Amino acid sequence: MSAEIHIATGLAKIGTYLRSESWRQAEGESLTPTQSQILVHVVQRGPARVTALADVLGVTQPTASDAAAALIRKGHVKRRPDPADARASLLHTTSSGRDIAAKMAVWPDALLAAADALDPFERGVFLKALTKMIRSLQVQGAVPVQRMCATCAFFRPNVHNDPVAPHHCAFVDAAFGDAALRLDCGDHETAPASQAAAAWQAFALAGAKSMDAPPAATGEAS
Amino acid sequence: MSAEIHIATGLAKIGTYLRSESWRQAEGESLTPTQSQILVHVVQRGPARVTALADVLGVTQPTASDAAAALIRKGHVKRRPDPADARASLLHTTSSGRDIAAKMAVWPDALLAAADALDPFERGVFLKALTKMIRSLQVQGAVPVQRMCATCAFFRPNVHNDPVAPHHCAFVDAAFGDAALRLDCGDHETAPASQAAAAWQAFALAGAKSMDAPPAATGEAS
DNA sequence: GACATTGCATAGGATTACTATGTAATTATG
DNA sequence: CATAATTACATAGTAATCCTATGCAATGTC
Repeated sequence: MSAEIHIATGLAKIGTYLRSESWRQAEGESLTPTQSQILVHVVQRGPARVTALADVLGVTQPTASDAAAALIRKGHVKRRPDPADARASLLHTTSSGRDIAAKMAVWPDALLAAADALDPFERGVFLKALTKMIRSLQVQGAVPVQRMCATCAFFRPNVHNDPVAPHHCAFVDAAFGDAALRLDCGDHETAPASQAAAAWQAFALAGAKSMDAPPAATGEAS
Repeated sequence: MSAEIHIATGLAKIGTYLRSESWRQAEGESLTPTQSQILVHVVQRGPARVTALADVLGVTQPTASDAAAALIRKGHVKRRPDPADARASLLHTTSSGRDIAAKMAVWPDALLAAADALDPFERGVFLKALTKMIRSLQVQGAVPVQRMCATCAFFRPNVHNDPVAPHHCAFVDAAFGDAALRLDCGDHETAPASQAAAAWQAFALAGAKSMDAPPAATGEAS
């Protein structure tokens, strides 16, 4: 079936848009996309190693090293030795870095407006589908571990009977639904493999059934 | 509500993956991502102008010009004058270009596998949601016109009672469902603005209702 | 203690990407 | 119809991206 190909096409188009938009946005601060991504990551998540940043950005270590050097030169981050390992260093924010990151750490309005064009039901399904796809990429080793519900020790999928909020987060101790699934949660704690696998079963396989959805609409035109 | 932000986060993560993957794939043919995108476009859609390619790729015209020059140097495309405009030139494929493009024009297996991890119902909703989002980006002027059902003169949304295949394509004269929506169709013909607007109403607003879907699941954890 | 591994920087090279500008051809305007 | 504005494209110049390859120092392993 060709739906997978069209999904890939659509995701690539949005990816193209995000990349070109990141150049436009970064230029205002005389940063580049890679630099601004590193800066925002360090500001939002605290001191980080160069190699860890390279993994997150999906670039090689020398590329991240270059970008980090540029940020240091511009005074937006500082390098300090890592007390846990004398070979490593940690990138820390500076005040100017925090100022700039506050302006960069937002998504383009056009993309948020596009997501807002979905109705609430679609948003929930879309977010759940994104979760499944990213989890799949992660299992395949194509992307690094993500701080998402699917791998979180606090995630309790499908434990409530309420179809609007079937899941539970043991960290904030609250029920929530698909539309509130996190793909990058600050409180994430990686679950042991066995727990993650069990949670994934409960989450993914319940899928359409728990939502009382109609049979699949897979009619093909050609 | 924060679902839009999480959707943007997830799309950006997949975009990051696609970009890093495009570097890995292109290196085998000693091409770069921009070059391979241009090559594939020219092979799949015929001779093209540099400026048109720049629009599609979301880069500036000089960037596309550089990449085109590299492809010409490598012998994968040829430049010929455009008979319709003596200022312009068209990039044409060569035999070596077609050989290489055949290998490049596929999506990474990991991404197709990720899309395959969705159940058929989710795929349909996901593809429809992608269509809505890309259409929204297009209306906002953030991306160029896409060869998608939403803007096609042959698209007849929601004209059949069959919930599996409610839409109709007047080009192939066949019914189809959300899972077969095109985001980059070779037979696309841009509809007049008024027709496109009417079709869009029929397509987007029918949404969840026509699918007999449950009320929105928007429970929030925080 | 020898050896492999890890974290990171640097070197070297091709490409990407930008802005700014120039040239030539087309289109618009008076 | 001649002048002006626009369009298509290339080039120059600069900075960053991104790669592989390599070197160095610290860490872990046996």
